[in-house]
Amino acid sequence: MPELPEVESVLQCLTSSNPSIINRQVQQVCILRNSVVDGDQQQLEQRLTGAVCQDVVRHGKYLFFRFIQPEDNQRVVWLALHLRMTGRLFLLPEDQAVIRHTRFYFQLDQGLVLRFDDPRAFGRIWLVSQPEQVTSTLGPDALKTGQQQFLKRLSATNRQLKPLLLDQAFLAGIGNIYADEALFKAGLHPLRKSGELSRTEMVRLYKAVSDVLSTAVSAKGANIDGVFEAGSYPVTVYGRAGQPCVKCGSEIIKERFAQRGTHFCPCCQPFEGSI
DNA sequence: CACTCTACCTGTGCGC
DNA sequence: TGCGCACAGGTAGAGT
Repeated sequence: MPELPEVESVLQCLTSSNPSIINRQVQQVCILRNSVVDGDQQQLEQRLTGAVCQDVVRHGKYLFFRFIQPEDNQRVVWLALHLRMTGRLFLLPEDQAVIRHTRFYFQLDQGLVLRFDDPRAFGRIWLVSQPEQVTSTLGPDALKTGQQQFLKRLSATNRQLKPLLLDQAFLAGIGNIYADEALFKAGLHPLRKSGELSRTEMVRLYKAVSDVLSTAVSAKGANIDGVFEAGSYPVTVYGRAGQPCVKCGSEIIKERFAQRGTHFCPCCQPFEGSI
């Protein structure tokens, strides 16, 4: 499931590789499944046709494409995108515009297409006037949060750690995989309460979140049996129920906490936390 | 406020 | 072989 590192990888692919989406002009917008557009589809098609992509930014798991419309007095419009669970985005030669699960594609100049594939069809695009329209409801980006800010936000609540890490209003970008990975790395049980952590444990959680995410970004995402082919970040607990813990050899447990499959080591992440 | 449940989707993998 | 079904999960929104 695309989380912050996977979305960052998509951003780098679109903007830093050759070819790049920067300065490409949209010649045609093709929506193959109407539900992929949130809001007015006609307006989206109208505003983006002829528009030139100037920049792409990321906040948490969201991507924002900055377009200007040369035919309309350089008017700026932002396209917001969320990949949700199975969405994937590619910049490709135009002869690869559509495959089985393509939900939309943009015909671009220079013989390119921007193609969005999404088997489960949860992913969405919509227009915003500013990214802040979306990001104002989110917490700070998980990779751009300093220790002091993290500790301040953490100690302002008293919530179970697993649902807290998944809450995009607390910290933007962490999903089920990296929540489990970070809690394992920090040696904290998923149901420990944020308000009951010692300062040492809070610092450990901050370092674990930062380390897991930045390492995964360098690896271009997680490497999970058959789910992604792109990334090479080696998971330690996620999807490893029944297998030995990489630290102590105990059996990794999977339980359902807060309606999410949660993987942890009962030995390295005891509920009665150590100080 | 903290937490739970459901809807949205469809491919996968299991048991029978 | 094939059928039915639980399951996976990010987010929004309603409910406890």
